Amino acid sequence: MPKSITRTYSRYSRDASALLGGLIRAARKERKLTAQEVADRAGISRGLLQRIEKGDLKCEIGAVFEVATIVGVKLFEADERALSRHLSQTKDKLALLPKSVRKQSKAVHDDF
Amino acid sequence: MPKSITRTYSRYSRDASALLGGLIRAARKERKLTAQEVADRAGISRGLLQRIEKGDLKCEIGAVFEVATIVGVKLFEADERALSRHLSQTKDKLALLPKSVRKQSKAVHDDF
DNA sequence: TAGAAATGGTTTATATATAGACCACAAACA
DNA sequence: TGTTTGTGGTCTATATATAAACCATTTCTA
Repeated sequence: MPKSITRTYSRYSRDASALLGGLIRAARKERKLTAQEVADRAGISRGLLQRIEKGDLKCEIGAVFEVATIVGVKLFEADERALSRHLSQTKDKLALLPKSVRKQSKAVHDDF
Repeated sequence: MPKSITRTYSRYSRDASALLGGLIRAARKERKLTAQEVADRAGISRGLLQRIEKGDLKCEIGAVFEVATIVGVKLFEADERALSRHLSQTKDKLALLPKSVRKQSKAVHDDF
C-alpha cells in the first residue's frame, strides 16, 4: 500500500517537463489544432492534455509521448528510423554490459 | 469516471520509451548502482524502477525524469543551463504565439 | 458588435499505478 | 563449494490520476 506519496522532484526534472510541455503546446498552436482535437486523437481527456502542456510531472509518460508524437515534437531530437537504430544499439550495449565473460553454465540453449 | 482505458500507443512512443528505459538501465549499470539504491534516491519502489527501465508507458513522467537525472541520462541531450535557456526561449515563443497584437483591455495592472 | 468556439478551472466517481511484502532464481564473491 | 547480494516476478491494499460533466473567461469569427 502506497503511503502518502509526496514526491520531490529535482529542478532539472521540473525544467525538462516544463520544456517538453511548452514545446508541445507551441507545436499544437503552430499546427492550428484545438486542445480537444489533439486530446481526441491521443485518446485522452482535454484536462489531461492541459496538464501535459503545463509540464505536470504526474502524468503517465505514454500519454505525454503520444501527444508529442501527434503534434510533431520529436523525442530525442531524432526521427523514427534513427530512433530504432539507436534502440538496437542500446540493446546491444545492454547485452554487453552485464559483462564478465559470461560463463556459459547453462550451456548452449540460448538461441541467438 | 474513467472508462475501461486501454490506451493505444504509436510505435514511435513505444520505441522512445523503450530507448529511454534502456539508456537509464545502461547508465545505472555503468555507474555500478543497484536498482535499490537508485530507487531509494528517487523515492520510488524498486518495482517501479524495473518498469521504467523496461520502458513501460504507464509510469508517471516525473518518476522517469527523476531516475534519468539520477543516473545521469540527460533529457533533450542538453545540460541544465542549456535547458533553462531553451525553457525561457520557449516561454518567449509561447508569449508570442497567442498572437494578434494582444489588446491591453485590462490595461496596466500586469507587473512584469 | 454579438455569438460561437476554445480555453482554464473546478468537482466527483472510478480505474489503476504504486508501495510493500513476498518468492525464486541468478550473480558475485568468499 | 556455500553465502550473500541483486534481480525479476508475483500479489494485495490504497493513494491517486484520470474521464467526464460542469462553469467562467477569453479568444476567434461573422
